[in-house]
Parts: sequence; structure tokens; C-alpha cells
Amino acid sequence: MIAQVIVDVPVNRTNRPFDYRVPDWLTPIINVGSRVIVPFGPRKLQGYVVGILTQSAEALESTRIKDVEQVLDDTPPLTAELLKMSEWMSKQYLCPWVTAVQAMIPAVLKGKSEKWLTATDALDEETCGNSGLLWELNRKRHLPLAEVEKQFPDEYMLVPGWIHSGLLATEYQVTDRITRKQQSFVKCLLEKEQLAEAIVSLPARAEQMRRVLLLFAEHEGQTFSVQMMRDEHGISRSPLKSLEAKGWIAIEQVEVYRDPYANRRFAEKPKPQFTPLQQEVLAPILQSVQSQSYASYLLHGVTGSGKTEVYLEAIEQTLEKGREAIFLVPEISLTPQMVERFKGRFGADVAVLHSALSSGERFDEWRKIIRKQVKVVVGARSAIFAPFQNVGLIVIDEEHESSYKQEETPRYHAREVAIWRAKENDAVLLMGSATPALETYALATRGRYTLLQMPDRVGNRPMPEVHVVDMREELQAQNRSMFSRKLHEMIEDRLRKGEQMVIFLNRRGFSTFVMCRSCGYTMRCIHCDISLTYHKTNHTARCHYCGYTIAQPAHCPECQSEHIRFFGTGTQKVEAELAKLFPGIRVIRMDVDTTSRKGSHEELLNKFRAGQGDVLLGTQMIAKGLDFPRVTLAGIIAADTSLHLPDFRAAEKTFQLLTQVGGRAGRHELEGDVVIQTYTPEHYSIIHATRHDYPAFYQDEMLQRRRTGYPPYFRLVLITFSHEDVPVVIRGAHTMADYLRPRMAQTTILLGPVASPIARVKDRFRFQVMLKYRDEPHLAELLAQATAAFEEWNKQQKVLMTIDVDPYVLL
DNA sequence: CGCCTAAAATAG
DNA sequence: TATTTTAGGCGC
Repeated sequence: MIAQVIVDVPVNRTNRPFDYRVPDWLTPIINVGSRVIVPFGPRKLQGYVVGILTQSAEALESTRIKDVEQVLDDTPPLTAELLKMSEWMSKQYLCPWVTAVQAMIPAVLKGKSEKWLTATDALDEETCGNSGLLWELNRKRHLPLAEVEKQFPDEYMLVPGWIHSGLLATEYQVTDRITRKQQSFVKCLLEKEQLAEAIVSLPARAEQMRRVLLLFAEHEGQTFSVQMMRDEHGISRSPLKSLEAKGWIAIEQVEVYRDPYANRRFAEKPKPQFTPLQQEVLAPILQSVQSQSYASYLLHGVTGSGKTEVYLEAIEQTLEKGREAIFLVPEISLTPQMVERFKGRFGADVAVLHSALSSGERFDEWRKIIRKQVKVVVGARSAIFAPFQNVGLIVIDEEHESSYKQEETPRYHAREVAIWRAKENDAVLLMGSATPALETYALATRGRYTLLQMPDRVGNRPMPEVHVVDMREELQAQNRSMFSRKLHEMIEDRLRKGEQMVIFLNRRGFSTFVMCRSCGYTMRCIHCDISLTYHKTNHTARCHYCGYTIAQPAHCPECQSEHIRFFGTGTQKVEAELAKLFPGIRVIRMDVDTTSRKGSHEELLNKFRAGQGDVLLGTQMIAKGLDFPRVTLAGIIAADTSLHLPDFRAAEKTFQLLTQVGGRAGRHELEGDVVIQTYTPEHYSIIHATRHDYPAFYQDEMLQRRRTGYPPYFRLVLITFSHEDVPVVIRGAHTMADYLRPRMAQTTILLGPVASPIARVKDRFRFQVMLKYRDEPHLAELLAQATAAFEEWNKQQKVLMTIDVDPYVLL
């Protein structure tokens, strides 16, 4: 038997299966998808079985073939589907196959190959001499080399000599970080009558022992954890020991899952009556769930329209069909409230995966899935890889969120993977958003996804009234404060009424752009239609995409004002200003400084919910998913900061943020107001956000995208090169560009090579090439060939190249 | 000629 | 990626 194994060496040269002989004793447990240890060159490495050959094995065995050394798990961590998906990802995203595999399984399963020192038979007490290291090795027989270097730095240099003289040898060991939590459980060994007799026979003063036995008498056949006996019944360890000694009970170690929600009870929430709108959108979704064939939906519903209830119903019906469901949420909105909602509805059938879990907890949640002990997974991006065998539904909430794009290799987008997975399983894909990504909405209007609309809020609550304040007028009226008169007035009003507020600082724009404070003019690139970024060092304004640069003007080109300069502001500054203007105001500030500690995020929100603050002040993180009944005002200090980012999605992101923030106010009985402060009130993203008009925004933004040649009209590939020498990295970028140019379609545009916006990172200079294409059916193959050609050239250099398909961050 | 460092080759 | 092999540079 021959196993084809991909090994944990994530480079292109080794990105293919290697053949290994499977020794007879491993043939019963090895499988496609198994995690194995194999010798590779002089080392031992972890690898994954991607194929097994039983016939024509002899031919292959003639070559120099090595044996599989070990199979690491009883059941393979990779299902056939995941393996197939990883192969697709490696082609689609041009990453090593093994990298795609490792993205799918918990980090603790990634084994590390280590070099160890072992004592040979020649080493005994006599040969140890006065060496501390040799004595230690004589006792333990082997030690990790890294440990030796740390503990015996003086003797480390002597090691090669001892190896040469045959006292010591080196070997490799692959170790993973799997740990399993054990808990002690108590079981009664007595029959009913025996138990009664035993209770009577106990001496009067054996009070605790009696209580234990009575507990077993009361709950016949049940087992109790030692911890629970102690916490709830006040029974200490020693009476249990005594009972065990009598042979009446047994204390056993049982493996348990690490569950951060173990001690929480989740209230079962009754299913609500669906609104007519909800029923309307549910009908086709549920029909697809029933038919068990591929279907994809975009649920476009305003904030507060009750999308979550639609998701929950679709999931419930999927489970009733005997299939499994994956529910993806952006990391930020995977709050305890959300978890509560799912646990309340689906109880123990839910596994939760998010970044706040420890690696052990994450592993345990994952094991619940692969052991088929749960039917629903709620999680962030990587939950799309849940090892289910019969996925019937994939829901992507807040579909437009950029956190679905992974920014390291493999640079996948969870939405793309979800589409693949839904097709593969004849499953239903349901994406929901109040502000869909342009790419998604465009495909929905062209029929690739079925578009479902929920334009009204539940209970016909009105959308909040949006007030746009032109900050240029404030300046003219001698108001130099960061709060407009309107916002100032409304804050005072809410303070008087004892209602709560959310004040939002659009900190994305902290990277500085150049703007005229008098007329709102911002400097933009003449080629790319994006804002220029201010460069302090040489006082220039510069385009991040194409490299266009001009000197920072002293006067505004539009209105000649001198008030043209770079722009930015911080949460602490806002907090100080609030305290100054409204003495006694209670501000809960949420930013990197106040939320870095684990659990502090939640703590602050609870504080706000409990009414211990008048204002919740923060950046994006407060704009999503939060639902506070007493919030009646949402204020945005400077809407422009995200509008003028050097990013073709700047307008889209601004529209999304304004809509999300607006959605925070007036979700319940109290009606809400939204105040948007801006220097460019005439910008379409602000006008349409004010009117809650997504379709109008979509129309305007699509015109821009068509004009500038960005998605959805063109798709992008960003190729980034880095090297410590500028001339070398430039040559590398040109080598790649020169290979690609003659082989691309006529309609494909290759931009660059130009210096990357962040031109130097960790003392390496960065250049980039951007491909804009409309129709390149074989692009992945072309890029793979180009990569091979590049690597041929790169043999003498050490230029690093990364390829980002459909990039989000263009830095 | 031997020793050291750096680049190149290789991994089943 | 980590390791071994090979090549070449340099002092004596």
C-alpha cells in the first residue's frame, strides 16, 4: 500500500504529494485525510494523506521510497470534502496545498518537528564524567536540542564531539499540542437494596458519606462529577475516597470538553410570529432547503428588519431535514448575545468558534463537530471549514464585512469558499446584509443569487431621522469645536431626558488625507479617483495605487483658502471635549486602549446596557450588531474620514458605516435621531445613507466603478514583491510583469510595477503589480506558470512574492 | 592545502 | 522550510 502525502513544507517546490510505503501494522488505521508523520530528507515532518494506492504499487516501490512512520489520529481530521476543497483553494488562491489544509483544522493539530538529543547504549554512569548534560541525558535518555542549548549553554559546543564518539545521537520528533481535559466522575457500584443497607450500616458520624449515598439513592444510575459534589453538595474528597475503598463507588477519569459556556443557562426564547415580509422571504428559502439542491440567496434587509429570525428558521428546517448548518458572522458581532440566541434555540446542538477561545476550547468545539455531536456551527470566517459531512445550509450574516477575507496565506474569502461548498453539497447559501457588497448585489441583480428584499423594520418602526450637518458652515459660524451646534443641542437634550447616545468616530481615516477645511475639497489622484495621502517627510500628496505624486499646496486649488491640511482625530480627544462641554457626562470609551484586556469589551457594553453611561464613544466596533433599547441618538463626528481613504471601496465603506450607525438608534419604542457631521454633505454616499436608499447608492457607485475600472466591473489580482534592495525588487516585479503582459487577454490591464503604498516593511522594500481583468478563464493557471517562471529567475535572488486574488487591502 | 562561509540542491 | 552538499574565497 502506498500513501500519497503532502508535507508541511509550505513552498512551491514541495507542493505536491510524495509517495510513502504504508507498513502493514498501519494499513488498518491509515485513511485518505489522515495526519501522518513521515521522514522527509534528513528530517521527520507532519503530513496529510491525500491519496492511497493499492494497485500498481510495485512499480512505485521500485524507486527509493520510505515508510510512513506514524498515523496520528484514530479518525482522519480531514473529510473527503475538505480535502477536495483544500485542493481547489490551493489552485484558486495560489497557495501551497498544505497551507490550505492547515487553515481548515485547529491549530493544535499542527505538529512541530523538533530535533532531540538521545543517549546511546554507550552512555552510562562511567562515561558521563563531570558533564552535567551527560548525567541528565543518562537519566532521561533524551532531551529536545533547544532545551539543551538553554540549560547547558557551556556544554552545547561539546555536543558534536560526543555525537562523533558515539555517546549521543540526534533524532527528530514531531509533536502536536493536543491536550485533553479530564474530569473525575463518581459512579455508584451498588444495587438498590445493597445501597439501602449500606446507608443504614454507616456510622452516625459519617455524615458526608451518607449524603453521597443518599444522592445515588435519589438519582438511580446517575454519575456525578467530583467538582459538582463539592460545589453543590459540599462533599469533600476524603469521604469519596473512603467509599471507593469500601468498593461501593468508583471514581473515574472521564474526558470532557472545555466549554466556556458550560456553566451558563440559556433561556429558550419562543419563536416569534413572523411578519408578512419575513414569511415572504422565507418561502423560497425554505423551499430550497426542502428540495436539497444548490440555491443562493441575497437577503437585503434594512437594519431592524428581522433578518436573524429568518436565518434561525432556515437553520431549524435544515436540521429537521437531517442536514447540518453553518452560520458565519463577522468576528466583531459574535457577541455573547448572539451565542445566547443560538444556544437558546438549538441548545446542545451548537458549536461556537471564535477568536476569543483558547486553542484547547477551539479544538474541543471542533471535535464536537467531527464527532457529529452538533448540527449547527456559529463562527467567524474559518467556521466555513467546519468538518460536517452533510451541510444543507450556509448562512453569511453581514455578508459585506471585510473580515470574511483572510489577509494571510491562504488569502481566501469565506463567501467564495461558501459558494463552492454549497454547490458541492447541493446546499442552500443565504447571505444577508443591510448594505450588501457591490459585487454581491451586482451578481444578485444579474440573477446569480436570488435577491430577497426586506425594506421595512419589524413592527413598522420608522427608520431614524438623519440630520446632516455641513461642518464648513460651522466653521463659518465661528464654531471651531468638533461638535456642531445641532449635535451639541441633541446631546444636551438626551442628557436632560436621561436617554443614551452612541457617538462614533470614524477612525479608519486616521491615516491622514489632505483636505480644505473651508470648502471640503480633498486632493485626489487624476488617474485613480481616490484620495491622495499626505506624506509628511517631503510634504507631498500621493496616490497609493499608481504612485502619482504632487507637492502639498499651500492654498486650496478650489477656493484659495489657506486652511488646507491633513486631517485626523482621536477618541481620547473627543472624550476630553465631551467632558469639557458637558460637565458630569458619563462617557464609556471603547477603543484599542480600553478594550485590549480579555473580556473588557463585553464588560464595557454591559456597563452601558446597565445605564452606567450616557455616551458610548468609539470606533467601528460599536457600529455593529449592538441593540440598546435606550439609545435614541447616534452621532458621527466626521463622516469624511473614511470617505477619502485611498481605497476604491471608500464610498462603499462610508455608506455601510453610516447605515450601520444609523441602525443603532431607535430600534425599540423610543424613536431615534442620527447626526452626521461632514465636510462633504453633497457626496452621494452621504446623501443616500441619509435617505436609507441603498439602490440609489448602488447606482451611483456602480457608475464610479465602471469609470475607474474596479470591481464589480473588473476583478483584481494584487501581486506584491519585497526585498531589502530596491533595484532587486524592481527587477523581480518587472520579471513577473514581463512574463504576464504578452500572455494576458486583450482586455486585461496590468498596472505597475509601482512602489507599494507602504513602501518599506521590516527593512524590505515593496513593489506591486495589479491586474485588472474582466475575462480571464485561465487566470489561475497563467499565474501558476508565471510563478514558476518567476521562481526560476528568483533562484539567485530572494525576492518574496505574494499573490492576492480579489484583494481587499491594497496596501 | 585546509578551513570557513555562502550558495545551491534536495526532500519519496 | 530545514538540512546537507558543493563551491569558492582566503590565509598560510
